[in-house]
Amino acid sequence: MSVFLYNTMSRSVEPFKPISDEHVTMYCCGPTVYNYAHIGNLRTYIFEDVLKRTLLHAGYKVKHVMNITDVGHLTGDGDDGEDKMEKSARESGKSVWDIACFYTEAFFKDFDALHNIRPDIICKATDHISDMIALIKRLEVGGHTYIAGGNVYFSIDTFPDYGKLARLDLNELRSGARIDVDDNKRNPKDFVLWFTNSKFGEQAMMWDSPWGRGYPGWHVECSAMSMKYLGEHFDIHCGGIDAIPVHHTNEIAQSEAATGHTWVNYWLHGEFLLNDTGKMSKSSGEFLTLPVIIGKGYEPVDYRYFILGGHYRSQLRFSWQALDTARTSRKNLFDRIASLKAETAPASELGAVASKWAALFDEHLFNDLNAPRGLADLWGVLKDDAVPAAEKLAAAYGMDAVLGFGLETVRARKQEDELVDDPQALALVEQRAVAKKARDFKLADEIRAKLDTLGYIVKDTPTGTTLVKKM
RNA sequence: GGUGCCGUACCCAAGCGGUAAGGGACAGGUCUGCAAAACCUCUAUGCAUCGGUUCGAUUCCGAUCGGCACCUCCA
Repeated sequence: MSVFLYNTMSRSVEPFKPISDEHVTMYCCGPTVYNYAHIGNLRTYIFEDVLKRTLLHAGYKVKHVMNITDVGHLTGDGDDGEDKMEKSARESGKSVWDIACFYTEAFFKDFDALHNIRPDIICKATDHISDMIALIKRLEVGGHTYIAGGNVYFSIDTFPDYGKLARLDLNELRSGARIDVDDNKRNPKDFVLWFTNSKFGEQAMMWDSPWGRGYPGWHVECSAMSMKYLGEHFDIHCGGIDAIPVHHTNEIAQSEAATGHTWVNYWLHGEFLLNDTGKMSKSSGEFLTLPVIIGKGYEPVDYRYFILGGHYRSQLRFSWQALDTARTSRKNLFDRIASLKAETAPASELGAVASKWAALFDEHLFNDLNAPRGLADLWGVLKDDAVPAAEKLAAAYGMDAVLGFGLETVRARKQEDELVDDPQALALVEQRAVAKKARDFKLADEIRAKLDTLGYIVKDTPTGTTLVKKM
């Protein structure tokens, strides 16, 4: 069965066909490590992870590359913005290198906690300056650059297809009111490839180059690194939807101007996570990070479940109520898995009915990553009486390879009880059993209340009383 | 000014031409001294409004109303 993906370039769902039979080549824009990632940023990485897992599930080998932007990402367009890394360093009194290191570590802590599979190659911009310089030289030889005010610019007028991804109408843009006027630029949409001077003074990060000592522009890093690791023509490039009009548009211009041919076949973009006021950002509203959510008693997978409940190409509005719902659902899901595990081992093969569910799941995920449908299929097989327990478990594990909840690591239910080894609590359970037998329900209820304050929930089942630790 | 998206039950959210997935919540049931837990069952003749196309529209087209994002650093 083939995989279908929505390609931003064509604005339509297309059958996915990789360039090489060997493996799928995929590049994802990574974080700029000047601050913590908020949960909206994290949504995009979950989407990319589901994409990667779906391709793996479909039988492809995937070569996944992600960058770490630790230099060159400005706070503003043109050559008048301050470097985000430098700004953060100045404000915190640390070195830019320390800042990058600290936030990179924090980023991957979140990344891993959400069960995202790590990219095969993680590349830092500062380790690839020579590759960027080589690319800029190539553009220079091709006549796509000019120097003004000490900086090297890319001239978009030398690239006729400029703006094709975003379907920009350059005439409209030129007359628009929101374009900064920059006297150095021949065209307002031209952008810097290499900076040698900044009005914010000396940068800590500077390298020698044919154009003088300086540092690279933001867009050039992704072009240089992706081509280094994936070749000059690769399959998939993803990122957030906001990257379409500027970052990815400029990447395409540089890359295709340099090579003279198509650079990427499929462009996939994740939609935004919104909050009450609109777009989630670092400057407005509560700055929500994964640690904040964990601090309020949620598991990282609760957030993953919440995200998978919506389609990656739809805006999703975050609310605590929605996260509560996701957490309850996820707990219920894990409870079912725990019960099944206590009962049986996963089947080695699926019967006809379970196979039908598995096929349905594949069909939905292979159709532009319909994770909400996939989730419904997971519930479907778990609730289908026609499917034996062992097959339910096996089918659930199969689907989880894509959904990534980590169902195989869920503890079997019976082991829950064994966790309680508090002698005081166990003694109280004994006392309550005696009281119940004597029909002294008042005492029994008092003991139950006491256990509650100790942090245990009493469950009376047909086979006896058990204790469960409160979550 | 330009570009794109969305309005589906109490909430979240799929479906996008053939008669409404799933989850949560609520309610009922089994069990139980009661409760919790668990399990089962149930919840939209209707998908913002009004027109149009069609044998047939939530799905296509047009208009209207109401949200949102992007064109500026942003995932």
